Amino acid sequence: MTKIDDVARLAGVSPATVSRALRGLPTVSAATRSRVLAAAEQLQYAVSPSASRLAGGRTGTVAVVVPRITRWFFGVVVEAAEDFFHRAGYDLLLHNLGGREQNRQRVLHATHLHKRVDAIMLVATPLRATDVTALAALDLPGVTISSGTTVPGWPCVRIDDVAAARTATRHLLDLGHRRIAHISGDPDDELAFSAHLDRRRGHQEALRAAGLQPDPSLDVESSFDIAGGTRATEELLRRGDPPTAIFAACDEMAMGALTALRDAGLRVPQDVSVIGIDDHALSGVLGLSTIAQPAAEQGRLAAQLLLDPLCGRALDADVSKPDASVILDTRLVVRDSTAPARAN
Amino acid sequence: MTKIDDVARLAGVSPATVSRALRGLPTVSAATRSRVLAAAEQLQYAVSPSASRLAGGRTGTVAVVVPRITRWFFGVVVEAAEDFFHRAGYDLLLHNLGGREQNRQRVLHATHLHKRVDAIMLVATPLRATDVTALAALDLPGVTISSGTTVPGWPCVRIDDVAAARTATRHLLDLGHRRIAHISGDPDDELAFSAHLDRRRGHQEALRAAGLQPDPSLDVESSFDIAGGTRATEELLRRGDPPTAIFAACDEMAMGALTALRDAGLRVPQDVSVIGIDDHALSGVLGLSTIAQPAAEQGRLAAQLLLDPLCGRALDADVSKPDASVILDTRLVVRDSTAPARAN
DNA sequence: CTGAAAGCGCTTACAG
DNA sequence: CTGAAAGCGCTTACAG
Repeated sequence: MTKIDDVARLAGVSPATVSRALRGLPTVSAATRSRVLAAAEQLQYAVSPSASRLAGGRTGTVAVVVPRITRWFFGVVVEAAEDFFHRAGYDLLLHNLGGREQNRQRVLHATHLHKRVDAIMLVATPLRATDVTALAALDLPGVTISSGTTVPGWPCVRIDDVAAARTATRHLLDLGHRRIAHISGDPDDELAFSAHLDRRRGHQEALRAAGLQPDPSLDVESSFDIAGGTRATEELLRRGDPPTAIFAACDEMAMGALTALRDAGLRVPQDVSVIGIDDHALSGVLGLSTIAQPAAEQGRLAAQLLLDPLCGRALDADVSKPDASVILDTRLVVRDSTAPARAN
Repeated sequence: MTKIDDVARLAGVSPATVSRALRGLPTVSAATRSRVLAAAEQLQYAVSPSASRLAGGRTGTVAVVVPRITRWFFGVVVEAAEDFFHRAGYDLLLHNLGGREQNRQRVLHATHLHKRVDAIMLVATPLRATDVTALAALDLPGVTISSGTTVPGWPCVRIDDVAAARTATRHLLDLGHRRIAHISGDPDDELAFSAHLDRRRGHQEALRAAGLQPDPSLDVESSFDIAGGTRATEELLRRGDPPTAIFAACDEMAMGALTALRDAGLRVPQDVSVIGIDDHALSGVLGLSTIAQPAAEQGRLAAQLLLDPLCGRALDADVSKPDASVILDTRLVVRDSTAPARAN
């Protein structure tokens, strides 16, 4: 394969100058630059990433860690971030935890990401105190999305989960519901992220603000996906005296709830109202009411917060402080799965 | 940061021996190996990937190219492949084309992947003759999933799209339908993959086998996703004399069709039957009849076909020939979206 | 604006 | 089984 010396020879300059010209450094005369570019083109030269990284200390790569790429939110976040990274010339190293705690530990292990990437994006990845220490010791720029625990020096992009949940439950209360169930992720799951707890908190705050006591028998935990929503709802129905409304912690759980209710012969929204959080791509198809959150915007913004400093660009004043959380807006979307409680 | 010489000094051996011991080469005595391992552990040593790659010529990385990570099939394939790669010690470099032809060209450009990865996995990525030449010139192992064009020396994992489509349309015919529409991806889209055409072909074969002529007015092309399914169905209804059944080229398009039909006041399956291909995670929730294809299995198997030779493992006899297509089974799943045609 | 030299931190023949 | 030496292909001060 052709290397930098070949290009240097053909262009009649030193390898150092080829290196500078190809990277667009300003300290190269226009004439020299064009000769180098022509030579590189003619020889089909491509820099060796390994050699460049070893000599330069930059990898041009960002690690992205997500719990499950197959879940709506994470897919959208990764797509938006990937687009931003590639435009900026960065490669994306994907780490999908696949719901396995052991993968989380492997990825976050001090030595794994070291020297392998220039920056880290952690999406909804729970962090213990030791993880935070290890990440800080890596001394790499990073950003978190939807993270409960923050890493010193890393910005965090998120929504206000407590407020989003409050809005969801308040919508059901406004429709006259009083027996409102909540189904959500299993907090004993080591990969459970903070949104679970925040959303439950928002739900309970809304109940209390309406003068209601949260009823433990109306609060069921399961896995944070479609199947989990189905199981949680089945459990709810098994307990007798079913709720007139269900607030699911995410749209995928809400969709599972729809299945369970249908299989139980209950109609939505006539018998039971259902609302989720997300505005999943299929929520419209299903007529699911929800609290919409901007997933792509979170991915794009986090990528920008991560890369702008690396590329020497100035950040917007409001988001320029690392450690600063950027909180994006959510909005209630009412479709056909929520309706007034029947007077009985 | 600690480097290999530090470990060598502490263990009282040469750097070469440290390198061998850490990589588990057999030519190291047990005593030496354990001393090296202990020293490395004590110093928290991690090999520098860039240096190792430059000296050794291996990157330990696989490039995965998908059209859109947010679509069900690609998310599942990537998750399954990622799991296999990481277990084998390989990193995954993700390239999401995001529906942009320009991204496809950038990724496939001869120099882009060169020296950056040890192997390539192309998922449903259309290849022109020049691309195939460029990929072959890279001289890297590769594998394709759901690809119409094959790369010499690369195995391909797929389903029989023609047969899958035939089964879908035959199911509708068996229910007594005669006016069966087909909605599918836009073949003019430069990122359209071969499955579009194969599925249309299977559909038309089934019609002809039943003595019917494919009716162009019942064949609408749009984007290969939910929104495309909606638009295609709206167009279909606009043409008047609506079909009694719709075969969508994928479940996401079928879901879009469900929305359009509902918005038009048509009931599924009483007025119109709908079937897709995939068995998307939400098809069960929607009661969508479909032809199920094993997405995770395709990702896992392709990853294995790619890595086994690299890891020096022997392959199963039946799949050991590169260039060989491995064709996985599909199966008809009847739910609530298909019903007998009304006698009128 | 450009070049000569050193160095990035490993692995690989080669020799023993 | 182990070591000394060379080399992987760049980039970075440094000097001019």
